[in-house]
Amino acid sequence: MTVQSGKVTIFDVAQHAGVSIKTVSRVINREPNVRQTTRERVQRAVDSLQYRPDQSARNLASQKSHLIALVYDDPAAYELPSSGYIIRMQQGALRACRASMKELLIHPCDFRQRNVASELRSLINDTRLSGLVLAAPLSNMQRIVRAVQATKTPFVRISPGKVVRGQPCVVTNDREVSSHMVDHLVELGHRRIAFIKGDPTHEAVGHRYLGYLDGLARHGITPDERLVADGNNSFDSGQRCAKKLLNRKRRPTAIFCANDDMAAGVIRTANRLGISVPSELSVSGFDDIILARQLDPMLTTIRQPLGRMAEAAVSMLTGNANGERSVFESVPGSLQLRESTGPVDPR
Amino acid sequence: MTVQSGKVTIFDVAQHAGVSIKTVSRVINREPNVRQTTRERVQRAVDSLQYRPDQSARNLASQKSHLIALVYDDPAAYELPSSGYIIRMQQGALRACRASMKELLIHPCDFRQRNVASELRSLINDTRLSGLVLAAPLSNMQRIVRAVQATKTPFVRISPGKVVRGQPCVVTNDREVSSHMVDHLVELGHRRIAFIKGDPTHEAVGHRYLGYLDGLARHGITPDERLVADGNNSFDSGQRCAKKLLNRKRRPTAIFCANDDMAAGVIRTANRLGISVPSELSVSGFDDIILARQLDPMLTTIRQPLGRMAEAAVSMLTGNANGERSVFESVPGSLQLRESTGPVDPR
DNA sequence: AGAACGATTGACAGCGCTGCCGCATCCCCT
DNA sequence: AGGGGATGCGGCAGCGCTGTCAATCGTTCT
Repeated sequence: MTVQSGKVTIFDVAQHAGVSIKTVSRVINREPNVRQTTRERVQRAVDSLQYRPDQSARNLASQKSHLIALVYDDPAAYELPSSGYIIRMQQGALRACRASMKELLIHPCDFRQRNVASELRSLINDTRLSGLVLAAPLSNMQRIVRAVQATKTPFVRISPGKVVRGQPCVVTNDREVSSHMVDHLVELGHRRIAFIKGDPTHEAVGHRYLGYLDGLARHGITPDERLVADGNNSFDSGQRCAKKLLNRKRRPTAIFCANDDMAAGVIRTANRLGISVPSELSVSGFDDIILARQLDPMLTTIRQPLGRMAEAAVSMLTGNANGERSVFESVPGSLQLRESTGPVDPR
Repeated sequence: MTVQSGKVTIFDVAQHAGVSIKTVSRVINREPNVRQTTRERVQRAVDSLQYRPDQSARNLASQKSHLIALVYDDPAAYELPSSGYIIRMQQGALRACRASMKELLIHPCDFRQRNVASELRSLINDTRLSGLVLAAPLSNMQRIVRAVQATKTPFVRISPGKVVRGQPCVVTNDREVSSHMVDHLVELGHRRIAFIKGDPTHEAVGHRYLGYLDGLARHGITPDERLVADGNNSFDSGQRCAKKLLNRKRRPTAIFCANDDMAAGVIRTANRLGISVPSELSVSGFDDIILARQLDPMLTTIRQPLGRMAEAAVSMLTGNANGERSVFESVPGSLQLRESTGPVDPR
């Protein structure tokens, strides 16, 4: 363990390595045109002195910050249960920030407010962000995306509804993996599989519906629009849609929900109606929020790789070790088979 | 709306106000020894130019950052459902930071790791924090508190187990409000009221047990240690304790849990045992996590003012408008009466 | 061999702000 | 009236780093 007395400056490193402070700066910033041997020598000095560049000084001198902002819609503002969603993204973003010596600024905001766009504008102005990650559903809102774009600040969208050229983004394979959920249900013997759609403004969620259709098609099942209900991502809407679907004379044997909150609402409603899950009704969700494992029965769902998506998003902003930046990443989701889906009721 | 062209520096403000740049600096930093009239004149210039001091420059010149770190145990690391807890604290902390022109650095960490202390040490060294907020349960861990204290960085603990002189902290009235929950239960006719204790390392949670005893005493009920179970804050431990308590011949008519997760476990277990809540068993929790409103029945619980606690903590670090810093704040919690408690079974 | 050119490195002037010090003033007391 | 100590303000030298530009070195080309 090295003694950590006083601050080590770039000057100390330069002396130790026998080069100018500018050269050290070049190495730190991975600039080109430094001889390999020099680079290594400097790196050794950095390591042995445990040198950590002073962010404030870098920011001041370079006239830009090393801050990455993670902007997300704030569920606590109106009490949605998706805080796990945010935590996971924060974690991923934090991982990537540490890897590239950036700092993470979290910026929750309420997308229903009219002035979100100007709020972001001043965030960018005040802090001279070096990059911004826009999480869904904000990443789908034209007004907001355009406001950010107008500032020329590099940004990456997470789960944008539409992939647009020149707008870097990271997505998950919502559609494909949703169709796999249908596969799973069909394997259990289900044919009358209902679907509860999510909030139409959250376009990525729309892909899940398409995946549902894909899955049905793959198994030669004709879609029945009476088995499709319109939710809005909330627990309450899950309850509402479940009532509607379950009160039909020929009710579905399985309900696939576009997100877990709605699936929770469905399970609650089924319980209240005395319909047993999964023996009489299979229910599945999407997201794998923490609640999913706390439901009784535990929810079969699809895990979104939120952490890795956020991590990828930040990396796209900072560039990888070679300074390359991709403009599109797709991180696959995965089925989490649990208790809420089961073989179709033999009755 | 003023045009936001280019950056406004302290120099511009000084010119506009007809004073030296140093005087502007004094006003910005709320330093004393500036005539009131001068202060106002400068303030007007600041406002009209929409001047925002450059944080990096301030940090560099003053050799300290304007960063406040919020350090919390990271539930996502091992999948606890308390992410709502964190989100609310983040929000509160963010509010206070904005009010005092600070920036918030979030730092999740896993308290079970041996090296948390050194992790915090390097966090402090690397970023030159101006202050640190330590959330429970980290705020209760001697090893960690001492490590932070050794760095001389100002810090505030949230919900520390013990209040220690010279260690600023913010608490909620756990004990008092817990006794009110007992009042509520007694009013509903309960006398055999059980209690499930929380994790012993989380000392604030211990106060809830004392409050439970206070409440019993107030109503002349003799505590029965067979009605007290030892949980560890987890959902599973709630299930375990519930089984134990409910399998007694004279089972309790109400169970008060030291946190919501355990209460959720109790409700789940009651459901499985065919015991109806609240008609046969009242259940109450503590925290008011988001899950509380999603349980069926919705959980009667106590809402911890986490947001306001975190806000208070940050304010204690930054000082209020007059530069005063308190060293102790108590923010009251409040009963949330919902569906899981009801009149005692007349049977 | 000499010119031309890219690769590599260093010198130096700030980035926008604060800390320290010095110079006026002003007030109160003897 | 004069000394001593607040009070109010400005000047100046950096904080630790990066951008710019110029200097040096090594190679390739004619």
